[in-house]
Amino acid sequence: MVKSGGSPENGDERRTTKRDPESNRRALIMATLDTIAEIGITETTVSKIIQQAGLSRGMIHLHFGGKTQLLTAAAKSFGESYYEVLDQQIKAAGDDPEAIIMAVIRADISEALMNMRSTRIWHAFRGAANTNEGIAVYSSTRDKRLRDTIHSAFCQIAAESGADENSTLARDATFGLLALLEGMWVDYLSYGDAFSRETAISIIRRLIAGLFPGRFL
Amino acid sequence: MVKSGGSPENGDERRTTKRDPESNRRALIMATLDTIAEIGITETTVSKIIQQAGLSRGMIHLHFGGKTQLLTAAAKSFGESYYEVLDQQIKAAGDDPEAIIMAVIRADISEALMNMRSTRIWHAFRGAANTNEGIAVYSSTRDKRLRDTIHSAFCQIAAESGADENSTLARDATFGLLALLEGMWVDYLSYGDAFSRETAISIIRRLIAGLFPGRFL
DNA sequence: CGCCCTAATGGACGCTCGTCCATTAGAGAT
DNA sequence: ATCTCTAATGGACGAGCGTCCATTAGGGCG
Repeated sequence: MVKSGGSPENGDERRTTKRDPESNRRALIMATLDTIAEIGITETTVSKIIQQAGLSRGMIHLHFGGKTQLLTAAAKSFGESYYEVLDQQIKAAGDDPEAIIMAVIRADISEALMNMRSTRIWHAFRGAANTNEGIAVYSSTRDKRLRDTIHSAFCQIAAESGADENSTLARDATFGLLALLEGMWVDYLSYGDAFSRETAISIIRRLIAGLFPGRFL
Repeated sequence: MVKSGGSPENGDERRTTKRDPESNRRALIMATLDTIAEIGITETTVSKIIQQAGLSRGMIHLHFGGKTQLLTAAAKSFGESYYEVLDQQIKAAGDDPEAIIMAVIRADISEALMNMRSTRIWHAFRGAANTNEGIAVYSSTRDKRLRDTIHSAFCQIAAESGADENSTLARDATFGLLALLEGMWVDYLSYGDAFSRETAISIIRRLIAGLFPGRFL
């Protein structure tokens, strides 16, 4: 085995030599997600993961205690990555509620979040969530936090529009939008190349627009 | 092992004695689906399936040639069962396009089709479809046929409403509705008891109504 | 009643799974 | 240079996997 860098290093990331538990931990998680995306969670074995990571067999037990805990950690990491991108896009959208909703839609449909790797991993975890308690916790990707963000944005729009029954309108818009986004992920997974992001966004926008006359046009 | 019935039998279902390949085939498929629903596809092994079916080990190889082909047959059977119920409800709806659309929605959200067993199995197959070619063929439950049925109904409604750009309207309604239904299945799987069928139907109806002024009210 | 075809059985097989641990090796402290 | 602590290694292990086949048993027919 050859050392790669070796210099005293410039300052921040000084881990090019060998010993690096943290980096190996991350490498194992990434290898797990890559393997799941490639061959499915059923075929994802310890041997395949360590082969993908280029690390040794005992590493999984050393860093995670076992395969189950590694899968849980991978599910957690996957969920966090999703929210990292989404939160960034929401923040960039500013305060306008309509802009926030559109930012969520565009981000969720974007290549960065909705791609073959992600949709395969997401479906694999969803399927496994019935059995694996640890995965279940982290696999509700679009969870309460996103639901709240969307709901409060719709509440604001509903109030501005001066609707009577604000609560039902905002609630329906929230559930409807989340269901539409979930459905689009399934569509993407099923049809891949034939799936058009622009069409998907325009369909979602059109359906939401139907609830708020004069908005989302 | 004790024979159950034993009488010369009245006529139709005369298979209570012992030898009955067809019934065993079906029993294996049902046991496979039940096992997947109960413990997930990852944990579904030959041993678990034959235990669930109360049959002998060699049966799977005898009737299907192997576990993979059994899973494929189970996926096929699952898809057929879905369509059996759906087609029946569509037929009962008559010729009115709006009634057909509502029948599809109500059927898809009904206990008969959307229940814990079905949603778990469906997600398990979806996750496995990446790897298993055989499953992939049958796992697109809401496939071309349903898409066409819905599309032609929406086309008719759009024409009656005298919309200009009929093609885009019907297309958007079709994709939107299918995405909404997919999304509701995911919602049901995630929230189970807290999921309200009535609310789901009313949300879908409301969103679709937004596309067709004066309809779906 | 015996014949014979085939459904049905369940144990044995080779293999791969996840886990674990005795050992090796890296790097900071002395 | 040596010590020491811990990250890292990879082979060994028993358990459980899916497959297969020699054997048993059911039931229609001559």
